[in-house]
Amino acid sequence: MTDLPYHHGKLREALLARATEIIEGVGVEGLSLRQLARDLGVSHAAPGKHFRDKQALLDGLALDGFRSMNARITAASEADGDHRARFVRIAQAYVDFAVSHPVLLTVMHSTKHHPDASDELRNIGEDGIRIARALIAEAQDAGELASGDVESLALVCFVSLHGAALLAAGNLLDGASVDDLTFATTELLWAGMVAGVPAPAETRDGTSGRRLR
Amino acid sequence: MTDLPYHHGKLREALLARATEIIEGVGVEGLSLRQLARDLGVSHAAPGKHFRDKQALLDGLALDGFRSMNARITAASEADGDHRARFVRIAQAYVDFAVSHPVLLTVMHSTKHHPDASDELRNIGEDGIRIARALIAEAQDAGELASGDVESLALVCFVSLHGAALLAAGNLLDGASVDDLTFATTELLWAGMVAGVPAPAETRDGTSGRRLR
DNA sequence: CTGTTTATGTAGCCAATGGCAACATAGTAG
DNA sequence: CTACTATGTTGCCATTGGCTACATAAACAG
Repeated sequence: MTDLPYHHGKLREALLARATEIIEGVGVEGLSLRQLARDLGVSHAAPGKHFRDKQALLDGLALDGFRSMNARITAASEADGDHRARFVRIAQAYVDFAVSHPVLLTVMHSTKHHPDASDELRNIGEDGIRIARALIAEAQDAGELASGDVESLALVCFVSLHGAALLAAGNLLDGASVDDLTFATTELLWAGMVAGVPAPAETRDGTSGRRLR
Repeated sequence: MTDLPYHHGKLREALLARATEIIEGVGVEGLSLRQLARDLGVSHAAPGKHFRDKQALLDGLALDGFRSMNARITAASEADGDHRARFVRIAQAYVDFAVSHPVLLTVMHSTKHHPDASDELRNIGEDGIRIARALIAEAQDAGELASGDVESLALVCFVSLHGAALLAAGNLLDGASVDDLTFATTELLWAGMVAGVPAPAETRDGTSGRRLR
């Protein structure tokens, strides 16, 4: 029985690590600061020294989550292959992350826009779309994709894959395999970008025919 | 001061109504059964007679939410116009609902797959995709869309719009207008379906080139 | 109408939680 | 050595969800 030192030393990291385990196991609502403290053999108020309140802890988790996710996506975007292959790989990286850390993902997104989130937290979610934007612009320049509003296309791709990731993470695709869905989604998006969207004048959708931006 | 009757009479509905207000105001975590009871001038244990626990109340909210959302989507799918116009309108109906009831939407989806949700709750989320499936099949038969796996295409469309709806609901589209995003998404998806996806043999994505189903 | 059963609401209790303040200990800098 | 600060502890509090026992009303059976 080596008696524990008065100071834990790495409480902050330990809290984040243990909290990550817990939320993936029992969900955010099952996360208790006091239980967390007990798990780490520390007094119930100790977490308060590192995270002012529960939300601050969740913010910390979200930040770590974004860092880790962005690293994976960036790595995927830098692999070799043609534009389309990289597009698919980026999508897979995103969806894989979502499936591996479903609860974390919801924490990340529910946290990102609450009033007093840190600047870093508010900006770090944009990496994914930046990467998509760059890739699409490149592919357009290479003549592989029809020309079109890069900003809008990147946003649409991001949003679509986000949906796939969330549904996959939430286990809402009863039969379908996640990989198949991811692939089908990239396939359809890419096909749309290859074909290009109809010129604004031709759109006849019953609405005002407005364009993005 | 008419003194209140011992029996509220419509407590269940009142609880759901008030709970809906509350979650949209302060989020799910700000929802307290006891506060709810106080708001309705009823004892703290009264809600327990209608909802065995908090989760049951959330399930109730989710069910109502799906009913209301499906009604809107169905109405949109039955409006007149060509296939494409109806596709856009369905998407708009979904996204509009999401933006109007952002928190409810998360409750709906986080609730849908927990172990002991009712059968009705587990199935009611599928209406959207059923409608998409029907519309796409129709448009394919009419020769408006290239042929392709309806099941897969419908799922991809559903998933993409779900992503748009969630990001819109979460207020994560910093600059972009929700309507513009919705329209751009339907535009790109439709363009992809008009063009059709490449035949399986041609796919060269660096992965195994598998198909859905 | 009367007595019984069932639905609905109340009151009191409990353990657990998040948060706060007062205190203790240990590194660190002067 | 002495302050100072960071980190951890203890004790306290109001609030919460949930449970049980009880009260009242409504529905129903004879």
